[in-house]
Amino acid sequence: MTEIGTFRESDARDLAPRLLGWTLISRIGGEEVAGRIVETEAYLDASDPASHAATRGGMTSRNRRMFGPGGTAYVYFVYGRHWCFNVVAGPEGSPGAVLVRALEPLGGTEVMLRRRGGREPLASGPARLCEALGIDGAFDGHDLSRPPLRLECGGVAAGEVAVSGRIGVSRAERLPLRFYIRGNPHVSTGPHEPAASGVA
DNA sequence: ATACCGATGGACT
DNA sequence: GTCCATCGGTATA
Repeated sequence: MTEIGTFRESDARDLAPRLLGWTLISRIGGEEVAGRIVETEAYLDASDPASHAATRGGMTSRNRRMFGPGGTAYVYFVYGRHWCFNVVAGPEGSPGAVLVRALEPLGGTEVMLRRRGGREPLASGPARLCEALGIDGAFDGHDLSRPPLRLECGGVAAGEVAVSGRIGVSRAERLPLRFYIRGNPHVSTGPHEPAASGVA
């Protein structure tokens, strides 16, 4: 349960809440930066209309890493300017990934602040955390058990996990596939979510 | 070939 | 609260 290898045995729906409390450590560019995962979202297979796996052609050049083995990265580019980072779930061949939406900074905050152009928050929001950690398309498919970008196991008490609908999607937005640490101030607040306090 | 649009964030009223 | 930059991937012709 705490080994990264078990990511191959869980689908994205199961993995998303379990990733809360894990640490993501980046040594990209030679500078170590780390954060605790406080918010995730699950994106499932072709039956999930909000998932990149739900494309007519099945596996495509963009989404192919979603079909890779659990424990690797799926990194994609959106809105012409932002990168988003996912942890792939499930065995090779079955698509699914967990979008990491927010980190609680644990170390290297000066590096994060510099990469963020002096703007806060440092790592609350999927594109902000990629900028703070130096993650870009070069890490699409990267094995997250090894440097320069790796996961270290962690977790939170079951009672601290809150659930809601996913943010920023226009389809299947009500499915309870967003997970966050209740009350954590580094959880990103969505467009229409007042604050990270309630349950879904 | 080409039109459409997004798993966002920052600037602005 | 609203607006929109910016561009690769996907869908369509």
